Amino acid sequence: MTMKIKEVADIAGISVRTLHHYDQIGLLCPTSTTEAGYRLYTDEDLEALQQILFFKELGFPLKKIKEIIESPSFNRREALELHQKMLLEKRRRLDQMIATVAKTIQHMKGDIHMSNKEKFAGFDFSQNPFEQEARERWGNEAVDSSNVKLASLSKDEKDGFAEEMNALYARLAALRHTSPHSDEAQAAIKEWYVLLNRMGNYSLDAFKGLGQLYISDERFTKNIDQFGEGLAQFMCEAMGIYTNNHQK
Amino acid sequence: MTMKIKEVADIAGISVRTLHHYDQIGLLCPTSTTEAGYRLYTDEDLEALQQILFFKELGFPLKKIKEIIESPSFNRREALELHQKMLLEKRRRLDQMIATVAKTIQHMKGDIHMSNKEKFAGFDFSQNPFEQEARERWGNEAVDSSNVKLASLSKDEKDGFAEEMNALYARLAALRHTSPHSDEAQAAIKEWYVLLNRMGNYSLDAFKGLGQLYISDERFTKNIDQFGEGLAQFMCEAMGIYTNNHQK
DNA sequence: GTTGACTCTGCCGTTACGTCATACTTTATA
DNA sequence: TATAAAGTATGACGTAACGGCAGAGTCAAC
Repeated sequence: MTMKIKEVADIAGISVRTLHHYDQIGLLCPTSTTEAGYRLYTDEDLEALQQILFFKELGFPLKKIKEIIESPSFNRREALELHQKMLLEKRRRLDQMIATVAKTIQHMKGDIHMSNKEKFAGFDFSQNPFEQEARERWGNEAVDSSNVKLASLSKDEKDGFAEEMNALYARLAALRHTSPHSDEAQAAIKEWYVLLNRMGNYSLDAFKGLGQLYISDERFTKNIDQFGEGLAQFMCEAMGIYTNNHQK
Repeated sequence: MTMKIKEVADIAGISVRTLHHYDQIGLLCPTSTTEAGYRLYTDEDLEALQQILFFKELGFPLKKIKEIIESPSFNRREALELHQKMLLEKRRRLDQMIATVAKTIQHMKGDIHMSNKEKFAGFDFSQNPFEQEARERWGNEAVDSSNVKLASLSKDEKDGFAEEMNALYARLAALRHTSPHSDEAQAAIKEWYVLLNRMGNYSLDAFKGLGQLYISDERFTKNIDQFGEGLAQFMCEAMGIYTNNHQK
């Protein structure tokens, strides 16, 4: 019926110290104690704890949680709405930071290690601010092996690839006002996939993700659209279609 | 040439106390002091302060800033990249909170909880009355491949998407009284487009059409407006604007 | 010489616990 | 049953980045 502190802590996945703390600030005081002073928690206490942990997960400070728990008349909805506003504001600031950091990194990276042709082709993940995301989504190995393979190429080889890519860009650009579903478009995009896989390791998912980078990272967009406005968008769609058709 | 503390504080837009603190922890010690012990800052000190404030804006802790400032050999880029990773992780957690808060608010409002089925209704064409229309407008392949992709998602994956969608809904809801043309709104709607494209594949036309569904099919409207009245309308507009801006 | 603005050095408070340190109680083992 | 091991209690310090206050000294102007 009653549980000792460690038992509760283990069930809730928190530390004993945390329960001590909650007792100390009066947030969750155990219903009873033994003569020796051991805290004894009931099932009700456990329920209250769940409530507390729920609000904690939402990022509420313990003081507010105490208010909410203690007075049932407290307007919870209003509190939640206010809280949400704060969270959104926080996110905005975070976004700002992330953008600035990305810009700074980009600035520091500069144009050091890529030739113009390579940059133009725009496939080196180490050059783009979404590298982290790419790594998270598709795994480090895929990204690394792509970059590694790239680094091991001779300059001539690199330029050769860049040329092939540019040619393919031009062909795709010519199709960009037609349907990305068409056999012709899909054939061209297949060549694109094959070409990329001669340089790195692209799973179908990674391929599709790369396509989305073409529209979500404006540097890609800008580079690609030099071959024709809307090409990035078109390629993204075609790559998505290709992936869906071949996956399964 | 040299400035007293308040002068510096006013220029930098920080408090005197903060400068005291920076001196205390050795982050920014003024070059000289008067006999009476007054701190005297030089222009160089001011420059250093700018650096400090820059990194502070990025969310770096003062300790790290001290390391970075003190040792010029310190690998700043690595530090920035690591920092960015942390920020991204932080943002993910924040998004989770936002999504959960939004869900809780809806729950308290007494709104019927949107089931996963409903959430994905707009993306699963076989579930909605516009499938026929969708097929005509965007072709069989698009509709089929989208449906297949959706069906192949595991429950966890669906839940993951649902969370992301909730957070994004909440963010968009916060903007719904501003202009759908704004950079922020368009950035958010772009995220919406990218998110949708991770689930299925949407041409820009399909995206725009989906937006119109949000207001023409009241089931969508009702569901979406749970995040805030007028959200469906706002999203529809923003999606239309996005499409027009990117099509060409 | 006095007033007011400015500056100095502490020191306490903030958040949500983590991490000892020391001492006591209960449980398990030999 | 004696003892070791595990669990528990209280108390206190540390954390990050200052805000705010107190008491005291300094500087410039009127």
